[in-house]
Amino acid sequence: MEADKLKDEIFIQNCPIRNILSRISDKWSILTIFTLEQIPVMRFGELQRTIPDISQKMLTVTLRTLEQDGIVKRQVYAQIPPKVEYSLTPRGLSLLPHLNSLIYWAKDQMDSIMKDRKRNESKD
Amino acid sequence: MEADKLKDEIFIQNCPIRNILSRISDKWSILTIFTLEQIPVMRFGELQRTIPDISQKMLTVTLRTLEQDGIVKRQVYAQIPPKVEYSLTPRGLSLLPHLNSLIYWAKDQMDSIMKDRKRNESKD
DNA sequence: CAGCATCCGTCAGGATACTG
DNA sequence: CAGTATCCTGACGGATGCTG
Repeated sequence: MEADKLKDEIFIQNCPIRNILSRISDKWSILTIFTLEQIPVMRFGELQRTIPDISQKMLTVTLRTLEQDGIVKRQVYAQIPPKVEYSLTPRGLSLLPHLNSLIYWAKDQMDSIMKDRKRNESKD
Repeated sequence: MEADKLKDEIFIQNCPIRNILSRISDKWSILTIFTLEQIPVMRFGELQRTIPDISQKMLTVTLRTLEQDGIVKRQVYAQIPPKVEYSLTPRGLSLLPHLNSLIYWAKDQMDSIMKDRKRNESKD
């Protein structure tokens, strides 16, 4: 097991693992990746309409970040009006199972977590 | 497959799944959980020393949040000076494999992601 | 030792307006 | 259509001081 090595790395300030995690575990990133899993190729406006409460700015920022990290592919068609299509890259696809296992864990635990929260509220 | 149902749920505003994800995928939460995996029982000061750049305030807030969600257990010993021990609950332990698979994915992709970022920088 | 309370700076991120 | 640019506000989170 290389857990000890990982242990060393992850506690470094500006640790690249933490950096990457923070970018994919971001609120909008998860939702964007999840959306592109459901509909593999989407245009900008389509994404914005599908993710109800995302602002245009945050969708742009999120897509740019995911593109920089090679998780999302941006396909531009040189035409008027412009057409840009987004999809997951192979790396993005390889991320899906891990992200999904986390999402399904959250879904499974959801009800009992909510109960625990309420219990703690009334405890005070 | 219940993917369609999940699809509906996750796009709701204030979706509980998203809420839970945002709390566990938080920068300090991941690090705290990961630390408690390495050393299963730790005192407050011990945690603070192990996670190098966490402030006292953020460690407190993070531990309280994780406690509310039943991921971390807080054991108080009624003595002077105070002694408080933190550990993962069964739910916290059940979260570990999913979190770890994400961490290891990030570790595997780290090098090539960093290269992709630099490539995009020079592209502009 | 293990916090809580307070103050305060920074910046994520929303709203709005404009463009190729 | 798919953005960019600008302004602005509130929340995150650090620093400091105090307490059981």
